[in-house]
Amino acid sequence: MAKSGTSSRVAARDADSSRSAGTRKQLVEAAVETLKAEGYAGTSARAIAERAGVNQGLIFYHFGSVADLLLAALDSVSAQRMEQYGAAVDGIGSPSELVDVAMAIFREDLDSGHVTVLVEMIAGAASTPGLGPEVSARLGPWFAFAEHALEHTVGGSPLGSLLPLRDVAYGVVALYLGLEMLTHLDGNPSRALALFDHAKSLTGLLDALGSPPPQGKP
Amino acid sequence: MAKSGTSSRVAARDADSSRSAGTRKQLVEAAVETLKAEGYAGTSARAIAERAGVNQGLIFYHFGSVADLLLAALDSVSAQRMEQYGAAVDGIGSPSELVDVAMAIFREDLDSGHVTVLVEMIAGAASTPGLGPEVSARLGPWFAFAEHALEHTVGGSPLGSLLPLRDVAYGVVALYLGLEMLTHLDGNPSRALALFDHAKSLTGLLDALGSPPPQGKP
DNA sequence: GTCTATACTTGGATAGAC
DNA sequence: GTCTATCCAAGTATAGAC
Repeated sequence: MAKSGTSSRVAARDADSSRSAGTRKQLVEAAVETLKAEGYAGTSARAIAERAGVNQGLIFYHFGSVADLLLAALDSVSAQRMEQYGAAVDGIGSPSELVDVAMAIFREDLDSGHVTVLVEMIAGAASTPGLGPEVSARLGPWFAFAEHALEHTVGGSPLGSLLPLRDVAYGVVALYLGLEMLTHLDGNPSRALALFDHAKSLTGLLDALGSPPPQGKP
Repeated sequence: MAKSGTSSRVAARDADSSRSAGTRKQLVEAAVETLKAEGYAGTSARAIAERAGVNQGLIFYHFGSVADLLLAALDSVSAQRMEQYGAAVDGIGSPSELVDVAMAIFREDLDSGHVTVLVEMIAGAASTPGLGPEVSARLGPWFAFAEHALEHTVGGSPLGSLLPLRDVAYGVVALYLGLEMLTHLDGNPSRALALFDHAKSLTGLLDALGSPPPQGKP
């Protein structure tokens, strides 16, 4: 099964045949953890390598530069998040359900620290030449997801056709990033979570408008 | 005029008599500029000193550490912004005027880069031990201003008493920071500005509710 | 092909000159 | 009191060992 091995490889340890894959994966995971814990400025080749338990030079062998490893780390968390987000958004019918799901996702992101990675990469891009466009390109899925979720929920209602959902999605992502940043700063999610609660009480009103009113009780 | 000089000082160059004040001011300004241009990770003692045209060691003499200089820089931009914000918010009567003013301020902040400083400090705080609480403490005026502006505008309306304005202010600041971050990343303010336009069209509806209808023209 | 030891650069901080 | 020359740690990157 070894796909055209040089000659004497016996069995692959992983999905990818080479040992390289294991090291790469370790480095990507360590990069994510370091970004979460130390921020962009604290995420040096040495810091990542120490966390991964490998030699620091491997970063340059496998990825060419610290920045390229960081982009691989960003790709990794984006892929993970999108998978979970996609599962969560299915089966949302009403605006207030959307807020529920958004709140649950927000809590999850805070715990996992995955959005911290995104925030640090965006803010850190200012310090590293050429990084900005790369990070920017990787934001596409986040906007697309937000727009998709909005479309799925309020697409049919008058509100949905009044406001360009693409623009609203941009604002939603911005708010999400800002809340993550502030929450992370003061280590206390209560103020951000309170906002979701208020949003829920507002969308409770929208639900009545968007869907045909339940005629059981007057 | 020399207020109690040691003996041979002729005239003070500035408001403060000592030369120290001039150097400090140069360093604070250079720190602001460097944060704007290079981001947190790029704002080293050497980078700041080069921009200020002074020796790098002066940072440690005058401020003790790079982090403390950065906090002084943050204080400086906060003071400037609050002054301008305070002037702008007076004379706002309706919600749509508030959006107008917010949009104008946002444009100004983008051009001047003053909010970039704040964003970089918040994101960078993760990398420097002890910086988080200091930055957090300096966010107070921003929240207070946002709350004040909301209070001033929708405080009397039913919407104002429905939602805790303190929480809403938190969200407004978060959105503002997120928009700044995204706009700075892709160098194009159009998507953020479009949001303000949409907000304006929505507040146009609110105006009718909040204020007694103008009875001049039917 | 994979990894380690080493080279060189930049960064924070201070001892001592003025 | 103000500033500069210098030190050492930490950073990126690569030449060469395995």
